[in-house]
Order: sequence, then structure tokens, then C-alpha cells
Amino acid sequence: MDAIFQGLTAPQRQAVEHIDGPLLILAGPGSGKTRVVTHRIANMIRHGIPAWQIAALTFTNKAAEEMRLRVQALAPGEPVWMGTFHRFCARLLRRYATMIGLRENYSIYDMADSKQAMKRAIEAAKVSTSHTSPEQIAAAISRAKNRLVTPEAMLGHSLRHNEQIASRVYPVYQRQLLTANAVDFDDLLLHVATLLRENSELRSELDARYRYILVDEYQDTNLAQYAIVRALSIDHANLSVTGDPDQSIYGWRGADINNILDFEKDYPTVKTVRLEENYRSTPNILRVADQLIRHNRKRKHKELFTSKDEGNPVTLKLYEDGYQEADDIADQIAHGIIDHQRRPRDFAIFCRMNALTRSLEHALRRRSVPYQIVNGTEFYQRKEIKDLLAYLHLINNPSHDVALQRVINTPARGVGATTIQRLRAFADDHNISLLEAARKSWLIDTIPKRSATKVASFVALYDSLCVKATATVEDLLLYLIESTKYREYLEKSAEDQQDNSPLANVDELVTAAVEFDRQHPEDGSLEEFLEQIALVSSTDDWEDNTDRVTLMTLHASKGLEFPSVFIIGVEDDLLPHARSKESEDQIEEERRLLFVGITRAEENLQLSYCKRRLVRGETRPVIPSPFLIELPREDLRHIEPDAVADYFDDDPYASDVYPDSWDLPDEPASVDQHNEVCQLDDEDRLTIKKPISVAKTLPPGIRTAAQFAANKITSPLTSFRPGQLVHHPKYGDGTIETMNGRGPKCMVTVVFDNGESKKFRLAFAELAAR
DNA sequence: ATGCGCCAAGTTTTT
DNA sequence: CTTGGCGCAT
Repeated sequence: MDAIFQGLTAPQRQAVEHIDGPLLILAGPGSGKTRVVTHRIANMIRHGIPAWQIAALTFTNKAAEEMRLRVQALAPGEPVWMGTFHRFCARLLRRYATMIGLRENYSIYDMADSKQAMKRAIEAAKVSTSHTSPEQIAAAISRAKNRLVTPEAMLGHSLRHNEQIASRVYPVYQRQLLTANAVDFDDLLLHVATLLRENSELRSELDARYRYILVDEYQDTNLAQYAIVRALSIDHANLSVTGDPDQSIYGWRGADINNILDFEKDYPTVKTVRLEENYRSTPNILRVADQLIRHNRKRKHKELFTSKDEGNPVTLKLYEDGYQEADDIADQIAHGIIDHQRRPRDFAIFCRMNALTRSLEHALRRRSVPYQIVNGTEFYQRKEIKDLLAYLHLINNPSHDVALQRVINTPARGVGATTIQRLRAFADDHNISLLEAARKSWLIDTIPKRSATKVASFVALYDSLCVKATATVEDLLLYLIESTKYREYLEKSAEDQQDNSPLANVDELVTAAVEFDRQHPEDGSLEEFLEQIALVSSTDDWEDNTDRVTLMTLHASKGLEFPSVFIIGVEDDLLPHARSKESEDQIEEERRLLFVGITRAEENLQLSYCKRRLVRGETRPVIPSPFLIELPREDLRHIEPDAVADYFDDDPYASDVYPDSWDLPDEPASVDQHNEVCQLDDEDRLTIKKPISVAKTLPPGIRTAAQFAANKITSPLTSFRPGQLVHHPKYGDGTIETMNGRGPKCMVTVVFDNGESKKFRLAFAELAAR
């Protein structure tokens, strides 16, 4: 057989062969999903489908690039459109901008920009922020946009106080964005979805244009994305989506896991292919991942399997503190490189928060181990870069109010806060942009003449920059640095120039411009340069062909793989993050996050946690992650056994510490109530019979309630709750009907499959989750 | 208008 | 330990 079908398994082949009609590929981690998708594209082209009718939508540029590379190898020179959802929308919006009241040179606000814009809108809407914050308002508006809720609709539907406030700001914010000829990230999707909904001719035109649509990471799509994809697949329902519900980790961003769970309902004629064989990880790693994810209730079970050799056991390690953790991991990596011919690139360290990479960074640097921190947007957040980009933005889009406010007085030229305030008031009154207001500063009676002169000199500077607007980005950038005396400004203001000097960053931006010009010799435009920067994602700067240890967040790790993986800070309030413990859904998402991290590992995996951790400047005691007790103990290699025993060994007679959330999964888990001491009464003690021994009669990794009770730390938030399917050695399978009480006193009523109903004390019943 | 310094707050994940 | 916001002195 030829290159397209060579070496494919039966299910993979089924997916590749599918051409017309809806297709759902449920692809477990490491199941060769990208391979299937790229081969399928090649196969479609070979069957005569014009490449330009195919659009493949991904979540990161990195993923799109990877896909492009592999399609190129199979079908050279074919113009298949591949890119992120946001880029796809940005591109459509350029063409149809006028239909929604924008011009085609509109700007994309990044998060900092929209935060500024939001503050201004809050001010203009005259709402009180006493019981809320700009962030919360922004979040509420973002949520609304992701769910395609218009300002009018939000006004009617808002129930909660927060949303009430937000719904008053929303229309103002949108109007101001429109005057600024700008959109935020959510708008890119929202506007395109609206466009498709309200324009049936355009919709059918685009449906026909993009006849074949492929969506990657479908489990992470939100309603807006769903609507877009759906609208483009009505006349030509050749929609194929790939994803894994167990890897859905963007719920907080509006992603709706039901999009993938209900795909078969939306497209009844769908062909579903399941890719369950794993080609990445050892059985040891896979078992740990599988046992963990089994604790999620909202999911479709998948049978993960591999034909790889057993490999090394997964390590669970306890450290005294974060420094010891960092030092030991750095030692292990250095050791692996020196003694075992490992390459730095073989190692990756994942964490829940970017802040946790600090200590690792130091530890690796002290040992001269090369590393890269994947935190893509960091560079573009630096003040000096934002300043220069703001100039470029303003040149490209004179209405970009956020940019104008940033640069009108940097470097300082005598335009102060009050003058800006007055310009803004004038602009708001006349519904014009700040730059237009600035041009009329002489006519604004609140602005004194001498201030108006300063403003005028800025406008003159601006106009002189605009003359160069059509030059290469490099020339424009150099010209603007020159005429604003930006270097001098930096040299004067920054004395503490350390290893990361602002001037070096400026040079790096120039380099980026040179690179852009080189890649776009003809079509390169300022607009495109700015768009590219606006839509970079955090994983985009991860270089796979550089020989460095990778440090990144668990979120950023999705889609990648490494021979050796360390996951640090597997601790309560960190891995289920303190802010993600409010609902069962959130806990399940956190569990998926750990699942994603675990399944990145090919050969070696270490999970670690500490006794103490430095957080917010002070050392705090740490509670291990409740997820740890969900892992199959017999498959893990514990290191630091004495210390681990403190947490895991069974001594049911000891006074115990339970989290308050033991049996209250639907209530917010309270952080400060872990100290409730529970005393067991005599009757209960008599019923205890070596709880741990029960485990031996059960499948590996399944914990009984008695074991949960025996463990000193525990929070089986999802394991035992009403509706949970359980198994009892004597009575068989059943379902938990009710739960009363908390901690060791919790009583459960179980209805067994034979119709019988029994009451148990959860802590000592030999019940297992199934 | 600028610039410094203090205090307070708040820290998830990201297109 | 960091950032951001505000107030005071120049």
C-alpha cells in the first residue's frame, strides 16, 4: 500500500478512509490522532477534493504548524487552510468587517488592552464597583460572549448581582470597541457567529467555500465556536471533529464538553471512530492515568491500552519544601544527562501555575542545565514592547484608543493625566476616537492652550510616522524608535538593568520584524504583523528542536510528549486549585488536567508534593492533593517512605483530620476547616477489620470507603456521592441514594441492583466506587 | 506634570 | 514576593 495507508491500524484506517459526511474521532492520548488527521487530508486530496475547500481548525498555531508540516510531506504544495479558530475568524472578519460596523484594519485587543477598555466602559456606564471588580465584570461579559449572548439579551436574563452590573457595562463596552475599530478575543468568534447567523447568503456561500471542515480538540470548543462550525456544515455536512472528553481543560474559558459528548445527537448520521491504543506511554504510566480519570463521573469510558513494555514504575515523591523539590528534580535531570546519556530535551516539568517555575529555574541554572520556559506571551507583555507595539497599532488603526492613551505621553512630552481625561470626555461626548479629539484639542475649552500645544506636537509626530506606514515593518519600527527617541527614554528611566534589559528586548522586537518581513516579502503588511502577534499563544514559542529542558503549565502541555515528565505541586489548593473547587464540574476538570499531564510522559513520570510551600511570601503547610489517593498505590513507587506513611498509612484508631467537604461535594470546600477532629465511638471501632486488606480482593487502584477513612488526608469529593455506582463484596452492585452526616459519621443508603436497599456507615462499609 | 514612594491587594489556567 | 494604584513632594 502507499504512504497514506501504510502502517495504520484498522480504526485509524477507517477514519482516514472517511471522506463525506460527519465524522467523530474519539482519540485517547497518544493514539496517533494527528497522524490520522493529516493522512485523512492527504486521502481527501487524492480523491479529487480541491485543497482550498478544506479548512482545518486547531487551538494553537503550534498544532497548525505541525499539521501543515505533515500534510506537506504527504501532499506537497496543496493549499489547505490550517490555523487556529481565532485566526480563521480574524481572517473572515477582515473581509466582512463592514457588515458588522468595523473597518478592515480593525485591531485585536489583547487582554491588557481590553482590561483598559473595560475600566473606561465601567466609568462611562456609571456603575458602582463596590461589590464587584473590573475583572469580575470582564469575566461575566466574556462568559456571555462565549455563549453568544447579546447585550440586550444579557440585560433581560441577568439574575445574579454581578451579572446585573456587567449587563449594564456590556453595551457601553461594545460601543466603545466599535468606535475604536477594535475587537477583543471573544469578539472574533462572536462577530463571525453573528455574521453567519444573520446572513443566510453569506452563510451558504462560506458553507460551500469551506466544504470540508476539520476541528481539532473539539472537546475545548465553546458555544460560539460550535455555532460557527455548525453554520458552515449545513449544506455540506462534511464536518469531522477529533477530541477526547477526558482532556477537556478549558471549561473556565467557556468550553462546553457537551459539544463533543452530544456530537452524535447533532449529526445522527455520524461515523464514530475510537482510537484507544496508546503509542506513547508505558503500561505503568497508562494505568495511573486510567485509574485517576475513572473517578470522573461525567465521561465516556475508554479502554486505554498499549503493547509497550512495562517500563519503570511511576514515582510519587514527597519533599520538605519547594526548594528541595526543585533541587532534587534538577539533580535528577543533571544526573540523567551526565550518567545516562539523556538529552535536556527529554525532560519536561509541569506545574499548575506559572509562578511555580521560579524555583526550578534557579535550580536548573545553578547546574547549568539549559531550559526553556514556555510562557509565550510574556515577551509581548513587557512595557517597552507594549509601548512600541502601541505605536504600531495606532499607525495601523488611528482609532485604537488604548494604544493612544499608552503612547501619547511615552516618552513624556507634557501630556498629563488630566489632559487625557479631558480628551476622553470630549471623545465620549462626540462619539469620536481619542486621536480625533486630540486633533481638535485647540477647540476643547477645558484644555489650556499650553497643554493643547503639547497634544498638537504629539499629533504632528504621529502624522510623520504615518508617512512610513507602508514601508517594511522593520523600517517603520526603526524609524519610530528614532523619531520618538525611545532608546534615550529607556536609558534614562531604567537604571536597574539586569540580565533582561529593556534595550535587548527592543532589539529582539526589531529582529522579529526583520523575520516577519523576510517571511512576507510581498504580502507583508503592518496589519498582519500585528495580528500575528495578537494571536500568539503560550505554546507557540515552544521550540521542539532545541535541546533544553521544558518548563510549562499543565495547560500548555496538552498535545506534547516527553520521555521524562515531572509534575510538581500535586497539592490541595494547587492541583485542584483553590479557585477551582466550587463545583463538581470544576474538580473533574482539575482531575482531567492532571490526566493530561500524566499522559504526556513516554517512559518516566514523577509526581511530587511538599510538606511546606512558600506561597505569597510565607511558608505554609501543605495538604497533599486528594487526587493522590485516587491513584493505584500498588503501581506507584513512593519515595521518602516515612514521610509518605504519615499521610497514607492506615491507623484507624488515631484521631483524624478530615476536610469539611467529605460529603458535601456541592458546597464550596472551605479552605480553613481542615482541622476538625473527629472522634470515633466504641461501636464503630469494633466494626473495623483491617480496612486495607479489602483492597487485595478488588481490582488494583479501586479504593474502598474504609480506605478513604483510614487515610488521614482525604477528600473523595467525587468518589462517593448520591448517584455514584458502587460495589459491595456481599451485596453486589448498587447505587448510592442518599448521604447524611459528614466525615466518619457519614451514613449512606445504597440501593442494590436486586432492589434491596441498605444503610451503611460510609467510613467502614466495604464499598468501592466503580 | 512628573516622579517617587508607600501601602494595599492579590495572585489559575489562555485564545 | 511581586504588581498596581494612589498620594504627596518637587
